[in-house]
Amino acid sequence: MSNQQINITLPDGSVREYEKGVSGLQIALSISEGLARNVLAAKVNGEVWDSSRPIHQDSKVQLLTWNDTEGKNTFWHSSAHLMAEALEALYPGTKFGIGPPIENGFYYDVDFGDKSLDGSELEKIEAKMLELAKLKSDFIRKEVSKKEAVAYFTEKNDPYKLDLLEGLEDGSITFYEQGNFTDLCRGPHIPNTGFIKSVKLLNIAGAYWRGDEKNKMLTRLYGITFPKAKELQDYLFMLEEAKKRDHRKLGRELELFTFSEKVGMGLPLWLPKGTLLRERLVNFMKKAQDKSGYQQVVTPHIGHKALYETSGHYEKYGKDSFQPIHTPNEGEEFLLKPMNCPHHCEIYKHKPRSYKDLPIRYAEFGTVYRYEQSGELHGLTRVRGFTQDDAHIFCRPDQVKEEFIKVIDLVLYVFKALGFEDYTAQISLRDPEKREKYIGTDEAWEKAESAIVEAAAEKGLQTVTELGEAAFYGPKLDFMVKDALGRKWQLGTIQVDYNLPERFQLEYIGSDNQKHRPVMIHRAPFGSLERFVAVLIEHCAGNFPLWLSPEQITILPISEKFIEYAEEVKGILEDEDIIGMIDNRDEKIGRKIRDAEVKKIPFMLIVGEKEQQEGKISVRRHGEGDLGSLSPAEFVSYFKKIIGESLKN
RNA sequence: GCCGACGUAGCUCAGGGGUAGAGUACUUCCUUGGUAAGGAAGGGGUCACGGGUUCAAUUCCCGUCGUUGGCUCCA
Repeated sequence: MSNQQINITLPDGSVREYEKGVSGLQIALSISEGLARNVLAAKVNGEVWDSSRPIHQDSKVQLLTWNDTEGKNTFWHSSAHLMAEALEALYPGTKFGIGPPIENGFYYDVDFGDKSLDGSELEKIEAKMLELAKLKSDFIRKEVSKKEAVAYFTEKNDPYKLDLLEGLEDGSITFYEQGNFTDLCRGPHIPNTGFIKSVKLLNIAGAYWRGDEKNKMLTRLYGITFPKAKELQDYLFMLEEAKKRDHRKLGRELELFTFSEKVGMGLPLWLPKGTLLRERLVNFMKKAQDKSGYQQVVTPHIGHKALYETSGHYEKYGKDSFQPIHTPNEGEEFLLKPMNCPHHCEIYKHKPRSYKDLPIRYAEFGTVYRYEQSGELHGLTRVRGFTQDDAHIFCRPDQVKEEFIKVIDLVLYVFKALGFEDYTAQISLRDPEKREKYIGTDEAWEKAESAIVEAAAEKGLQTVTELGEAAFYGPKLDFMVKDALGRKWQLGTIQVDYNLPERFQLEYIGSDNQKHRPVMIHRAPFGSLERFVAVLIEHCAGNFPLWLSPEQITILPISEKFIEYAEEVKGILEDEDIIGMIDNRDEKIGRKIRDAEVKKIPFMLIVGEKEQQEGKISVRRHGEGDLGSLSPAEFVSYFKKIIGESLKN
């Protein structure tokens, strides 16, 4: 028995023979020492294990390192334990909630009793963590009975762990121990604390035990760790960079938008430059939509309460919305529109439709108002009044796939023109176990779901499919973009809807002369202009693509003697729709250049005696410097060429 | 909505129980300059708002509003 061999299949498909009881780490060692040094955990038949845990059967094994998400998660989870160990050492009696890894790092919810922690103590904890990490304590897995586990945490007087234990079954309970710290934990963990080379505790926040505000508020400590000091530096640099790009900061500095307490929280005021940017985006989208067969419509900002009773929104969201507006005499109730689709349904209904009319695509830059919870408001990304680049496609069931493909094309065109190169699509399907949760027939769902999957595949989208993430009214496809700093944002969305056509009794006459129900597709490539502008600002750090830039050029006369010539140049450029101002302040050219650079104006056009005599302008590009001199006509064509490149389909 | 932190000039921030200060921006004057900050003078604040404590509050306490970090929610 002792010499029994097992077959281990590695991710590349190769099969190797090992002695029964071999661990992930031993497998790594057999491949290379370098790999062994970097192995954080092992994925055994789809389950992440400690790299030291013996494998007893033929298995598929993937060795996880820092380059794997699961490897990182294991690393950060172990880091949470290390932080807990440090906290217990520094503040004896601390009680522990949960300490999971998150997208960037980890947190631990802890109860310090009466003590409150202030920010200055974070460094002390970091230092303790590094000190403990140097001990290279092994993470030791122990299987314990529920009784033992309860006894341990009763003794330790930790109510949270006891609460967690209540939900666990005897026989599946494990402890992990490193150094002097023992935690209830499913694992897995990295081999020892020595892997953790750098630590940064990022912030402290309150969080209710189990996320329930009836429970006690615990202190949540967020941190991040890395296997190399350099990576921490890079991460901190990225955080700094993100701070510099914060759209709230740039929005103020570049005079794009503002907020006013008097107007109300979450209600953005667009300044002239921001409005110009917005209008460019709108015109860009209108043009693209015109080409794709959309028709623009306009609907009012309010709608009768009955409209939302029909749509079902009143029942579902009415209580949490802005309250209805009452007419003084008739006592009728109107709601600020939270969505455009009910209005669009009524447009569809204004006359009988034939199958030959479909698809009908109604587009509207519709401003909607939603009562978002006050704590959730954030710059332009989460507001109470915003404009969607909304459209609703009414089509026959057999047209869903084709319409999806068309919308995907549109979204990809938009992404390309705006410089979002890294994106994925999430397909949200229904939970096949809980079909009763969803409206619409099985047949319709199956058809729509496969239409989405096929459309995404045909367009070669990189997709993730989530079961159970569909809305109750239909499946959807959401686009997630990664910005220049690698942060993920959800932008465009395409959703199939079976609910509203039903509720509004939408119909068309089919070729069989019978009434049929159309399918509705909601779609918004930007999502909302507000949110999109916010993401765009952070993505390009305020250096907008030339075609969008609210101030494309600035003309800088060397001295006031050349203002007249500057005016002349400005006139020529304005005729070509190139927008900008003359900096006619009584300042030196160096100063004017600096100010224009700070304002991120793409082109500075310098005019002095030389330029005036030659009928030229000296062109300086933001962030690049002097490009030499051109005639205004040459500049116009150069300028238009740049714009043409980014907008070509 | 809940918990914590914060709120001083347009912006970034210092200060602190005796009614405020810097840098920058702004205005005026000098300077007429060649690719990232020329010089001088000046104006500007109910220290978020409302109460309380105090001889005296911008400062301490409470409340409100707003911002912010989280939690929860998101058609």
